[in-house]
Amino acid sequence: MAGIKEVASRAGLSVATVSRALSGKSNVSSRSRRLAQEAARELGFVPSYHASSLASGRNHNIGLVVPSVQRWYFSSVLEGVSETLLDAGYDLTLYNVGEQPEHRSSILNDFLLRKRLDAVIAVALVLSEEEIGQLLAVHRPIVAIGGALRGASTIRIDDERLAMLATRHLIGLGHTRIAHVTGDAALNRDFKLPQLRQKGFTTAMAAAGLTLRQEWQATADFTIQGAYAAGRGLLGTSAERPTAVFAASDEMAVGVMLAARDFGLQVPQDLSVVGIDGHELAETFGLTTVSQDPRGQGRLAAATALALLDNPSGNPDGGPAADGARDQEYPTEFVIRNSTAVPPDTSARRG
Amino acid sequence: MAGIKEVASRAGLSVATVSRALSGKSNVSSRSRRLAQEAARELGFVPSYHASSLASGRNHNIGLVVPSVQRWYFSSVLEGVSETLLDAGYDLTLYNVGEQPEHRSSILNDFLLRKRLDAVIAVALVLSEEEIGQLLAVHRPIVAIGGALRGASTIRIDDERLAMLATRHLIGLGHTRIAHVTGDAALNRDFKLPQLRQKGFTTAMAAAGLTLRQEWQATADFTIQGAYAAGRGLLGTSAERPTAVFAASDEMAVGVMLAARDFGLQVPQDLSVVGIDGHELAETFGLTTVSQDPRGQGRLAAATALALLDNPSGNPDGGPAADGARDQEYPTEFVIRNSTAVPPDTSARRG
DNA sequence: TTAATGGATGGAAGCGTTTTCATTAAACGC
DNA sequence: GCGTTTAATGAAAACGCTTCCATCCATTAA
Repeated sequence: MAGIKEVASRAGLSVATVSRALSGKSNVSSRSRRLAQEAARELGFVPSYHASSLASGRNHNIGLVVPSVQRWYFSSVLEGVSETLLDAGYDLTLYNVGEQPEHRSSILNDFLLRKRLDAVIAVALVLSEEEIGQLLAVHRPIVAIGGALRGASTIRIDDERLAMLATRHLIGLGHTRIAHVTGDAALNRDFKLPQLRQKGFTTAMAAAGLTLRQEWQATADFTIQGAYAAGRGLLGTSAERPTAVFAASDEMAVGVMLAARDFGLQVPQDLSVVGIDGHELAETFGLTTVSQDPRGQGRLAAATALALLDNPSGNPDGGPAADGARDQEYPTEFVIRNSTAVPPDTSARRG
Repeated sequence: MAGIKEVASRAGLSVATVSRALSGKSNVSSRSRRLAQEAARELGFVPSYHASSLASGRNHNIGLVVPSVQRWYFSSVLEGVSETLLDAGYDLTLYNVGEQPEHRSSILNDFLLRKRLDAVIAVALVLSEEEIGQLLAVHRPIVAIGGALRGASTIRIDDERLAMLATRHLIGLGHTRIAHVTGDAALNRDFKLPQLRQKGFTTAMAAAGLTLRQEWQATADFTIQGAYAAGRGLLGTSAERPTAVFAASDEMAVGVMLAARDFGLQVPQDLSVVGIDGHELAETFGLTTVSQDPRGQGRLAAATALALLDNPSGNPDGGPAADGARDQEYPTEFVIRNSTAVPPDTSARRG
């Protein structure tokens, strides 16, 4: 319950000096600083952040907007952001948009505008121009991860290119009958990521002169269980089977691998599977994948936001952008494990 | 940028009346209310929550402390809490304790004390008496989920009883060689849940006069991949194999099922597997489990916290506890699917 | 008609900090 | 030794709301 006044009187100093001493400002004698700190400790003084924020305009609070908190990518980003903010002494206010559209609009219209946030980190948020306008209207740094946002600093991976990479890997091994598991309609409404990866797939296939078969384009909800069902549909057919599957996420790739086992298909002998993500499961199941590091992306996003706060102009040391918005591509790594191999019967069919 | 003053002058009202009008208080004529709302809308006025909180003492902000954000249980709880708070117009400040002990202590010592939170929801937090003291020192409602906390309202499931239930189910089917996969040392340090479930298992085994074999007590980190490795150790042995496995979580149960497949063991013909949780994967893989609903628990926890704010005494309508701390057991459901069956060769061995 | 009641209103006093500004004391250069 | 920086300090003014309190006016009761 002790306020800064009590601390001041106990330390025999003025309120102003105590405030300066405790917040590490200059122009305080070491003796006063010690006195203030001792008194504060003895009284168990913790500054009221409301009063502090009101007076100083700094909130020590950053907002994170995520579409979901269950999916691996998002919870990993969240973890990275949380870690960095905790270290910096910042609070993290979480807005989980979820499925309900009214949550979405109330977050954008009310919550984000309440001047409680120093900055906003938006993960994979697809916004209309109007919504972007609302967001920018708060005049706070905005950092976007996994999807560019006009006017915001962006941290991203090149989903399309990575999808091409993964697909080319299969093509390079000699596969021609390649299936793709992408996000389903519900997901694609809100994220462009599945479409980007699908586009990369399509482009790579076209470049290799391979035909896309409609029946080999499956959709699922980016979960193991969803892709397992999709995989059963894809592989359980009596018609011709694909010899390789490119799944738009590692979890979905694992789902496909599990479905394959159900039909007695060996991976990679009978079926090659490749994913994208770098999920922990990928290592366990020997999945070839393009590994990204969402936790690291989260850390970088938080660090970027913090840097923008220190330096609102956004030009720390002669960086490229003058308006504070910069675009960073986060490094990824193609990890070849043993879920991909040359197609079965290559010699018999081709030789 | 508009403040309440601008709104007041535009509406031709006093600041006081505008404040009352916009926050839905009584003693405002409908005309003044309309005038205030119109002016506010026209100016795009959003109240500063710092000023508001400072003046009123209400923060509209609830803190959630979780040990991790990656595990299914925690992210599900988080989702439920977030949902309910969003509907109530409350902000959610997330503290992800994670692995680092210094984060743990800074959360308890600094973050939670900054008077920014109206209430705290703690998930599966094991605290020392001293730490509990610190928490209670904030004099805010505290709600605990998944682990009791002295002095806090608690929402929990009876992990020990549920584990007994699951084990008894296997015993009832005729199994005698039952293995258990529990949490590993690192996890058990911070959570008592694995131990509780293990204890339920042990008790049920003892009650049935069955011996516990040390080599059939495996540990993993509550992930699919961890339990997969543990399962390979458990089942890949040349020594006698268990005929049933009780895994302390559904994800671990799935890991064990996957390991079983590697050795050509059919579930449930060769091996019965039972879990606890009600994870989405359980349905896909036909896993018998005790289903809890962490999302619902999260919703309930948030609702409980909000109720305590409206009624600090904690006696909404003659409830049991007088000090505001009540203990609610959340309902669970035993779901029998097809991962459990009578042990193999029962007739041959026993008949 | 007068007194009493009660709803609507505005002025102003907080809420607990930070920060500006003026002041004082000390250190410095010449 | 004197004027001039410079560091340290405290008084007081924000910060932008909420809410207490006093006031006013329109009712209703007596």
